[in-house]
Amino acid sequence: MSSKLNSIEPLENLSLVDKVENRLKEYFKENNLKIGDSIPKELEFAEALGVSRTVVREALLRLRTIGVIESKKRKGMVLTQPDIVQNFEKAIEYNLLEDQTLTDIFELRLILEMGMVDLLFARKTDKDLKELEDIVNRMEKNNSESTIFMLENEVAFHGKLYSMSGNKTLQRFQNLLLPVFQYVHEHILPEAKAYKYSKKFITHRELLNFLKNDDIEAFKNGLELHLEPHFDRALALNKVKA
Amino acid sequence: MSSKLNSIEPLENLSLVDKVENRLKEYFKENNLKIGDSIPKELEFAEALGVSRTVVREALLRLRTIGVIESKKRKGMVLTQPDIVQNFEKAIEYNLLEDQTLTDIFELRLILEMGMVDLLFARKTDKDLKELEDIVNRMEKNNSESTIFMLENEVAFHGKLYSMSGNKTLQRFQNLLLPVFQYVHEHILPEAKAYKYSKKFITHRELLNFLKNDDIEAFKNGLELHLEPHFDRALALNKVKA
DNA sequence: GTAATTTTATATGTATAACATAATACAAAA
DNA sequence: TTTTGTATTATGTTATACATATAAAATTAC
Repeated sequence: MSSKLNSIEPLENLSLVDKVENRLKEYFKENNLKIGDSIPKELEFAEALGVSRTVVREALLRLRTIGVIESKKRKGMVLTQPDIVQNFEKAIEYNLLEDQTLTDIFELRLILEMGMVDLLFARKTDKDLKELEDIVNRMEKNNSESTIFMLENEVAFHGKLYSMSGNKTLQRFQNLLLPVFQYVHEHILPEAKAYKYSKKFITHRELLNFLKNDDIEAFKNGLELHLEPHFDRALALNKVKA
Repeated sequence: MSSKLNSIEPLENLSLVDKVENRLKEYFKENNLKIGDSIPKELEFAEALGVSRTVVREALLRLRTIGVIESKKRKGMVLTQPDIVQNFEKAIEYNLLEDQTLTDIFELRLILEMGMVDLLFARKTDKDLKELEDIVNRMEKNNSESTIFMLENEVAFHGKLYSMSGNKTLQRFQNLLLPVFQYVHEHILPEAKAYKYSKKFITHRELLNFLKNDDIEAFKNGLELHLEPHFDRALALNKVKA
């Protein structure tokens, strides 16, 4: 390669659809459009931008895919609140994530659970505690039942914790992460047969009691012990790779 | 409304593109396609499915938008690893999220930071600590400088914590959440002038020392105090609404 | 015979035109 | 007034043609 090519940059290689998409984004900003506002029709955009309807349509289709607009026949297109979690979900659905990303998500769920405790304690209500107690009661009753029931209750317990945190986005996020968590648990991480707890296994009942007694420190420590085998497996994988 | 309409259900109202998209998803599953595999061309799908190329193209465009496939002229389309965080990002870019979702995201960042501590301590290296120390030194030096520098260093410090956790997805996720966090901090949450710490303000230097001394309990408590004003504001908003 | 170059074939990208479909508004009928 | 029919309209779908980039084959240069 000849010299003196430092100052030269590759000219942008955007498709027409790319350009139109950017232009649309600008348009939204310039006009300060909000949720519920409707936008010009495909043909009007096409004319104004001097491109074919096809291109405008493809650009708009992208926006529809990420949930920024919705279209209805005869009515036209309307700005909508994008569902950030849904996009996440769609990408995951296709089973194309690398193992590293999957284990990252596995850890992410553990992180969320450990991190939400402060919100949980700030927002829990008596009603919540009552419902959580019902779940724990069921769990103890079904103790000797099939593992399917156990898993179901496990999910119910931890899911309830998330819902108690009062953060809808967190809750949806964790719902999404859950299947990935299960998958990684069963297929990717090294087997954890007869895990030996470093101190003592903390039961769901005990966690519940910490919540009822408003003992946040005990709860945090208890949750950490409760999740210890998961953390341990995630970190073990880390060592194998190193 | 007349009676006896209980047992009747609305028949599915999927567009052709919807159907084709579902069919494509099946196709990927059936053939157990993996990242890097190429798929038939638009016209072949169109013929096989008995629809126009346009419809197939729109369905494929959706997949491209969520990052499941990539297309190249002459070569065709190839399955790719979708970037789950990028989709998140795109949705956020359009500034169409409701206040509730934004504050949820604000909290989410606090949750992540509190929750990642275990990973942080499990994976931190001496090199990391050295780099973090450099950041803290700079912060103390620039203490009286403009708030812009302060913010920059603040971001650098906490960003470094995330990178030390060794979870790339978490890291990218937090990078994405950061601007939202800033925005909510400045525009949505009630003002926190001269916040009064319940106990004692924990400096970045102190957090660093806890890390160096491998004192996880002190770090957790310290971080909680360090983030206290943020938590407080998030929860204050909660009370206003109630 | 290998490397550099040109040509060719091809799948996606874009344009145009026409018709189908569903939702809305409005008129007509009951 | 309520229901039913009808016209309108913006998106949904089809068909066809051409543009463009590029991988692969063919050619030339050495």
